[in-house]
Amino acid sequence: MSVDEIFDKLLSHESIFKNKKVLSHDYVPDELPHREGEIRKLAYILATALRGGKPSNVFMYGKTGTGKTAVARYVLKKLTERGEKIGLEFAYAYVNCRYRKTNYRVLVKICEELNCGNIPETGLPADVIFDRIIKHIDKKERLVIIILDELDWLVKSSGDDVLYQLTRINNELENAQVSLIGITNDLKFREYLDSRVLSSLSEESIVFSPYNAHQLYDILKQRADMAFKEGTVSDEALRLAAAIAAQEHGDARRAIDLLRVAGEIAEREGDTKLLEKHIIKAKDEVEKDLIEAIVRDLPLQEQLILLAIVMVKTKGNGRITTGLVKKTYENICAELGYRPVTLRRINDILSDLEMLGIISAQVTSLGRYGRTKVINLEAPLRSILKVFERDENFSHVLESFKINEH
DNA sequence: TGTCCACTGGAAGGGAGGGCTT
DNA sequence: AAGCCCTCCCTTCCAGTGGACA
Repeated sequence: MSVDEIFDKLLSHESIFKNKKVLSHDYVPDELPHREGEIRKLAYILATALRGGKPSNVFMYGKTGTGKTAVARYVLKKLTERGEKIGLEFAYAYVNCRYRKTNYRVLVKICEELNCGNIPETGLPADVIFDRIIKHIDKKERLVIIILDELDWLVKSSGDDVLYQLTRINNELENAQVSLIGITNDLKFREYLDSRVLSSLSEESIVFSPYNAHQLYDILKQRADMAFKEGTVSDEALRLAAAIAAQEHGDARRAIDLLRVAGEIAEREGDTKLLEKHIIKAKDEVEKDLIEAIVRDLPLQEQLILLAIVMVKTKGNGRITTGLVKKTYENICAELGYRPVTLRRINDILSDLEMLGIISAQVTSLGRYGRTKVINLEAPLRSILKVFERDENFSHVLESFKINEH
């Protein structure tokens, strides 16, 4: 099909989308089905703010896609609206710590969100930024709510220094007040925190349980009605998407992704209705894209280690151990002319890959034969290989070691 | 029952990339 | 330009360890 034909085909059909934005990650709908309880709880906690008080800090737990972020954004939106009516000002800063794993970067993001002016990604001392934030916040009498999403990533990689500072920020403020909302999907996360931080941060806590298939269906139905033109989405497709997402830990975000991608596929194929087959295709595509993007963006050394794991898995029989990976990795480095990193570093890289969900690893004792990590590849081999095959160097290595999919 | 393997993972620090202030 | 401070990726050093085997 030529490019012109592709365009012609697309234009000859009317789009099935009415408002695609509704299916994007940062869209917050006017109603959040099946989260009424959580919304109410958070509203109670934050309501103090309307009387000029400082709401307690809140900790929200729950797996990904259980509506934590959405609930927070929703309640804050309402709070802001109500505040405006009665002449109270609220400001809030949303920081996703998954992408900002250092204390400094989190502070920079808070600055950005609160419009404290431009701050470079590196260079300034952390306490300077902190002072700047304090000064900026304290200019007016107001409540500032700082939302720290996926907090576990920050604490695991950089400790809880910033959290400690933030929990004590109110001591330094004269006019303004700060409340914190910490969001995490790691339920065991509390163990990593200093007890002072923990007690201050979890004055209140809200637990989010995963959605089941029925609830996911309701959510999808709501979004589909807004996103697609009437009658263009089959009910079976929605139920299938809900069932798939329910299997994957009740992740609503994944369910919505599925719906969006399925819509795009249907459109691409010139279909006028979104059907189950599109959802099935979308499932593969969403998974593939996710893994491929992660693997592609990995730093060089992490890619090399992953390549080694993949090779041990395809070639070898039985378990993948750190020692085995190290040997293979060193061979690859020799082949490509890179200087290999040390064992200690390999260990950290393995932990990184585990955090990303590409592998899982368990420290196992083999008795006489020592103690090692036993590694499992969690991501589909095909997706990883696809990325490597596209790279000239890596595909060369794959070939010279005679690795292929089968 | 103790030994000892093959690691694990904490601590400290370095150096290349950057940017700030003076 | 000097003197700090930041990040990221990495090194060196090292104490600690679960359990098969002698």
